[in-house]
Order: sequence, then C-alpha cells, then structure tokens
Amino acid sequence: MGDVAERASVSRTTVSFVLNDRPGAGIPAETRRRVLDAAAALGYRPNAGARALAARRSDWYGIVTEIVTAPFAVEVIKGAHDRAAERGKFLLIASSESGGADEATEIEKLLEQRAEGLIYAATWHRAVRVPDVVREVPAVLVNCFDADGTLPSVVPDEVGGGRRATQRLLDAGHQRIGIITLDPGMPASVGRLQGYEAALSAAQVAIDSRLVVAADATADGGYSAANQLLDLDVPPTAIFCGNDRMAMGAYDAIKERGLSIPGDVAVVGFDNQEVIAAYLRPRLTTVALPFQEMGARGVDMLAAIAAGQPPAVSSTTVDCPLLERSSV
Amino acid sequence: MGDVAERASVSRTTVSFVLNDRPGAGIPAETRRRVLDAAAALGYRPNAGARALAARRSDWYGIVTEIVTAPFAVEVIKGAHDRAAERGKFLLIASSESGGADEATEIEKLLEQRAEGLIYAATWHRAVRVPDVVREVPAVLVNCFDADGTLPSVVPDEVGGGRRATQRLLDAGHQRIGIITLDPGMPASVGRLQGYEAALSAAQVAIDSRLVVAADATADGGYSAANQLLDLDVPPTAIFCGNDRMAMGAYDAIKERGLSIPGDVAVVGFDNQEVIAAYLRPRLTTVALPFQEMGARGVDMLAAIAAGQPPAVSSTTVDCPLLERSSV
DNA sequence: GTGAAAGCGCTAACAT
DNA sequence: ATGTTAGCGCTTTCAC
Repeated sequence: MGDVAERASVSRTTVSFVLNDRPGAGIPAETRRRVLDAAAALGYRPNAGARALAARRSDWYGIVTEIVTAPFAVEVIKGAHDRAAERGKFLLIASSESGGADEATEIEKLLEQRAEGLIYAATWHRAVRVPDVVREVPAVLVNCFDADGTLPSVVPDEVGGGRRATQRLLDAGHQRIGIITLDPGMPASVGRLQGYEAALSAAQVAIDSRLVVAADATADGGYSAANQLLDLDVPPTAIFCGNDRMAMGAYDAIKERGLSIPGDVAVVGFDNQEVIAAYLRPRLTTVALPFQEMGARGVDMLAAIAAGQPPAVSSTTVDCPLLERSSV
Repeated sequence: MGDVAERASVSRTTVSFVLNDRPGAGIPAETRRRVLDAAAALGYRPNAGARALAARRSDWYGIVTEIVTAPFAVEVIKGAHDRAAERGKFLLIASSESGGADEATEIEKLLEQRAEGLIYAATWHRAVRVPDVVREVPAVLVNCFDADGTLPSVVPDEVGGGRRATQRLLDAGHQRIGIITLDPGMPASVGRLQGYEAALSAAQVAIDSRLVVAADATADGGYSAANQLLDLDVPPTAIFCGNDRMAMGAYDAIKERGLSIPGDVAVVGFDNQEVIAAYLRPRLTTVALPFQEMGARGVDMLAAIAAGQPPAVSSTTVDCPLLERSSV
C-alpha cells in the first residue's frame, strides 16, 4: 500500500480512502484516478486480514451445519452464501457433525476468526440445543429453534405447505384424499397434517381418520402406507405424502396395482428433493422446503442484528411453495 | 493477550510461546501452567486474523466450485473441509456460478483473504479453463483437469469403475450385458465404456455393438435406452447404466414389462447418487464417484505443494468403489 | 527461560 | 483535500 501511495504521490491515508470509497472524504477525481492507476499498475491486492484487524470488523459470518448428512444443508449454505456475498460478507463454514470434533470447539474456531455473526442451521426442522458460546455474537437459527425461544429463528411454514398441497388436490376435484404422515412429534409431521386438516375443513370435506396413516419416512414406508390406503373399501383418489421419499414408495404401490398416476390416483409430495421429484415418472408435484430462502433470510437477520436492530420476532416463517409437475 | 501476560506475570512473548507450543522455546511446566490458567480465567480467545497478519500465514485454503448446481459439489467440499480441519486449516468457499459475479472476481476475493492455496473443483469430470489468477498460489484441480495439463489434478478412475461394474455382472453369471452410455465425448462416458470393454475382453466375452446404446443422461433417456435393449431379439440379462438417473428410468422400463430386478434383469448404475440409489426398489448396486476422497486428496496435494514439494504426478486418479445393494 | 522492540498491512482520528 | 500518527493483536528476532 505504501508503494501505491508513493507511485501516486499521495499518502497511504489517501490510498485507503480511495480504495474504500470512503464517503465524506471528497477525493478529487484526478487524485482518485492516479491512485487507482498506481494500484492497477502495481497489481496491488489489499490484505483483507490486515484490514479486518485495523477496522475491527472481519466481514465474515459463520455458518454451523451438518454439511453433508443431508442434501439439504448445502441449499442453506448456498442461500446464505449468495446473500452474504451481496452484502460483501464471506461465509465461514463449520460442520457440526464432522470428524468427531465437538460442536462447541468448531464454533470456538469461528469466533477466533472473529466471525461477526453465526447461523446455526439444522438439516431437518426441529428443536435444538445450541452451545452457549453461540450467544456471544449475533446468532440466528435456521430450520430449527431453541426450546427456550431466546434466539431468533427462521423456519419453514409447514402448515401453509400442507394446506397448499391439499388445496391443490381439492382444486383438481378430489374429495377423498389420503395422507401419509411422518413420525409424529416432529414439527414437519404435525404442521403438514394440520395444514391438511385445515384445507379439508375450509372446503367442507369431512376428515376420515382411516385416510390418515403414519409411516417410516422412507420409500418402503411410503410403499406400505400407500398399500394400506389403497386397500380401503373406498380407497382415496389422491394421496398427499409426508415427503418425497415416501412418495417414491407410493408410486411403486400404485403402479403395481396397474393404476395410473395421476389418472387413477393423484400424488403430491413434500420436500422437493430434486433428484427424486424431478425424475420420478411422472414427475412429482410437491411442496418445496425453502432452504435457500431460509439461508438468505438468516443472513439478513444477522445483518439487522449486527446493525443494532433488536431481533424482531423471535421466529420468522418462510413460505413453502407448491411446485407443479405431473402427478396431479 | 496483554492481560493474560500480566495476570500470569510474564511477558506477551512468553504467552505467545506457550499458546503456540513453540518448539525449542523450553518453557518450564510451571510457567506454562500459569499462562494457561490465566488465559482460561480471562476467557482469552486468540485473534486468528492478527496472528495471520503477524505470522504471514493465514491457515486458509480456498475452494472454488459450483456450490449447489449438483448435489456432488458438497461432497467435495465436505471431503476437503474435513481433511483441511485435520490439518488445522480453514476452508473458504467461493462459488463459481453464483449470483453472476464472475469467477475471476470470486477468486480475487479469496486471494485478498490471503488463502494459501486453491482447490478448483468441477461438478462433472471434464476439461476446464481456469482463470490465470489461480496460478498465483498453489492450486489443484479436482474432478477436472486443464487442457494444457500444467496444473496438478485429481480425477476419478472412470475406467476402473466401468470395469468393476461390468465384472460384478460377469461374476453373477451374466454373459449378455447391455450398456447405456452417456453423451460421448465426456471423460465419464469414454472411460466407463472402456472399462466395460476391458472387463468383457478379459472374460473372453465378445463385444456385441447392439448391446451398446447411448442416451440422454436422464431418467427418460434411460427408459428409452432400456426399452431398446429389451426389444432386441436376444435381450441382455443385465444392464450397466452410465449413471443412476438412467438406471432409474431403466427400472421403469424393466418393471413395465413385468420383469423382475435382479431376477430377470440385473442392473448396475454409476455415481451413487444416494437419494436415488438407496431408495429405488430394489436398492441399486452402483459405482460410487469418490468425491469426498477427491476433495481430501486435493487438500493433501495443496499441503504438499505449499511445503515445497513439487507437484508430483500431474494427474492423480482415485478409485471408484462398487457399492453392493440389491439390483444384481 | 524470558523480555524488549520492531513490525505485519491496514484504518481512523485528528491536524493541517 | 490530504497527511501525521497511533494503534489493531499478534509473532519473532535478538538480547539478557
């Protein structure tokens, strides 16, 4: 930087002002030019670390997540990464399940790097217990929430998603709609079922408990559950599956009976697990979990908190859009 | 750090020595203890940025990849991340396709952070052209290679994978084995086919060109290609699919004819795309692309180069293991 | 064995 | 509008 200053015949301060586009420091265009030219000629590259040290801000956010366990983690990272980039921030990734190193240690390392804020993201929507160090900097939970509700969080609107899926089926003329639910107890299961019931009630369709069956969140689970539904005296003409993997199994059950999708039985899934939903035959209509959007919102909330704004609502909800494909 | 020094009644130098376990600086156990206690009592957390500035090493590697385009990118990141962590290095992630920002700019940002080395990873195995800035620091290509071969790279052993898949089918007693290949021209397509031919030749099985059919790398492509194979006068008893998505389509074609897997037709895929392979019914036997391993190897190579070791072989190859499930 | 002192490359008052 | 100066929090020679 000294070299640049010398070559442009100005002080380092001026170079700093120019390079940072410092507002208020009216640098004449001509000086500015000289500095920029000198920097370019010298191939000057600012040292972000030194800048961080002097300015006392690192421009980094940390994100803690189970990076590879689920294909979903990366979606959150992607969303957060892009939004962070827009704000000129970098993302430091720490994995919360990796090589045995305990989570708190990983977070500690993020703090040593002076991350300005932390995003703690879960792979599936649930209550979590975060290490206390997290609270030392602005922090937001993504796709999860802490039991005591003291940390701001952003979660998917499971109820809205369930309602939307069911509504789509109602709109297609179905009245007898089965639902295969996930293990009870998880927010995803509870919320989606609640949305299903809400949509039916709103449409004045009676809820038949025989049409509600729980199953393992796997293709096999979906297969058995679908069979159970199809074996009813008056089987459903449409099935809302708690997730795409179960929908995959349901497809098999339906096809095995020589029934067609969506002609004989319409199907809608949940999760929009691309590799499944987009490649099933016919392609699966499903509700998407807005991972990228949640990641981005997390970053926004972090920025807001860092800017001094109090963590507004304690839990923000993000819409789960319906993706129309060909199974309804 | 000054506080710690004061509390332990030593100089900052001593604190630094203790905290970094500096070899050669024989600090008596007693002093060491005092320093450590003081640090703990004060909740001292070293500032990694300041350390980097003073020591002139950042402990960061940068990785450039299309973060979310493919479910695979994350595997490379995961592998690299874990290995980097083992070596006490952090990983800075830059996306090479994200929000329009051009790739060279992203890399420039990594260099401003003084990343000590760069991993450039592709989502599918191919030749790439990397921006010149990449060469300013130790760099290695993962799952790709540069046309002029001047950068070290680590790529999957496609030929070995193809051979392994075919061998598995031969071992199961199949003699008439069809293969559905990917778009010709890509290393994956060429290599896998070559492995197929090698395995057949080694087993003295004649190669029948009617059993080799190319298709789009999608489920639909696999579906048509499988039908084409099954329509032959003497259809194959086993099909090696160029990737798992095509295998997904092949499953449909086979099942539609009332044939069973693996009873009537055995299937093996390639890629080990978890969400597909593990959930198809029956679960798909497939060859895995060693993304995590490649990421880890990339980090190792970076470390070696940074340590002054010349980039040994220009292209390192990593085995593609066969994952046995239930489709053979 | 431990400490003093000189930076690392930058930012930000404060002066001018 | 630009320069002077004092750090930011740490590492690392070099003395003692």
